[in-house]
Amino acid sequence: MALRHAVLAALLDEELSGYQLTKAFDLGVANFWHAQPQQLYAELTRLEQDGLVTGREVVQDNRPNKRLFRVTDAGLAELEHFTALAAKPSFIRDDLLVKVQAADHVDTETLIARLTERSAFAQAKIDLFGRLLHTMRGDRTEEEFLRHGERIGPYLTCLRGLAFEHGNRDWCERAAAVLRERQGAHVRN
Amino acid sequence: MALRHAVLAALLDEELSGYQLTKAFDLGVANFWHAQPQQLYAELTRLEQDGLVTGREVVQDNRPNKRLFRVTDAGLAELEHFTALAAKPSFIRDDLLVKVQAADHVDTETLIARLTERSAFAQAKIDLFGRLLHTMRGDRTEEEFLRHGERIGPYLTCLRGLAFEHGNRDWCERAAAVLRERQGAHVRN
DNA sequence: TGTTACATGTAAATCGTTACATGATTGA
DNA sequence: TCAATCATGTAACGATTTACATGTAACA
Repeated sequence: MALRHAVLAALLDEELSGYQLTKAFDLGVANFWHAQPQQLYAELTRLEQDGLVTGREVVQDNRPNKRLFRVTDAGLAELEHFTALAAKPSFIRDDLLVKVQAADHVDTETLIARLTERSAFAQAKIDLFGRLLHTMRGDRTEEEFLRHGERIGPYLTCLRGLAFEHGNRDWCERAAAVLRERQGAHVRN
Repeated sequence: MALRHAVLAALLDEELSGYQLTKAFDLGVANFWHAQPQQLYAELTRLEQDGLVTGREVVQDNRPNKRLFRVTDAGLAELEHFTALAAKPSFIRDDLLVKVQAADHVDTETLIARLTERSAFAQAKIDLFGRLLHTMRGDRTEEEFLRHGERIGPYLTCLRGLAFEHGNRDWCERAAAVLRERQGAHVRN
């Protein structure tokens, strides 16, 4: 049950509503956890029942009212406890890799199309993460920020997300290139 | 429902029993999908019911009898169809990243311990994947193998797994180094 | 004699995705 | 007026994990 800890970790920096959390989980938080809005609303309810977060109603004029949540001391203690446990290894589960595993048995054109799509997706995330990192460190260099910054957790996780997407993009390009070359060679023979 | 396609892809090269599949999903196949033995046995049963694989009983003297499965033509067509669909983006869901996200709020020593554990785990997989790749390409160079090898799908997915674990190891080392340096600076102040 | 590997499952619980549902406001 | 954004859910289904269950044979 790590979704609850992901939510707690995401709420450490600021009070957020369920809706804002879903936005966060679409952007930066997606570097370390991914979840649907429905999961987040449900988890917030449970976390509040368990006293790990507290919500306060914020009345708004123009927009629907919302509830902002922040982590309680009990929530912080729960995170501390969670950190002390051995982390489970993180496994890859990727549709695209399944398709590439079958590369020699399925249509090459189709596979190259999938790789190209994924590569573009990865590039978009690379750009996004680059901007996020820049926002976090301001005009400091990365070294300087990591040495003396006040809040480096989100920066470090974003670095992992960036490296992951670099890995995705580079691998997609390489695999597509290999398939294209083999296709060419086959046609010429 | 991509587990079924992962199983089909894993069975492309050789007839395997459920037990052998669980071993494969512990090793190479874990580069593109991860699953528990219970899932695999259940999925094999469903796949056979749906006619996508066929099993044959192999009577053994010393060991319990086993059933070896291979992909049928219908199974191959299903894989082809699956490949034509847009691949879902693959998201990270990682305990360890949740812990690092909370870095500035939890105990640093503990976090460094988790990062060190993960780094060692990643290194072990790097070694394993290096050996697997070498086995697949034999005495050919990688370039040569990828150009003319007869079965490159598993090689390409293993390359992705290798890059992923390199990313894991390098990031863990970096994050641990950053935390250690900040800890040292704090103690001296 | 005890542990590991071989071999295959069932059942319960938890987690995650997809579909459905509602309603206001802002901006094009 | 139509789409997008804000705001929050319920219900059904599918996927995954964990616990329980069984038995033989090889090896140290």
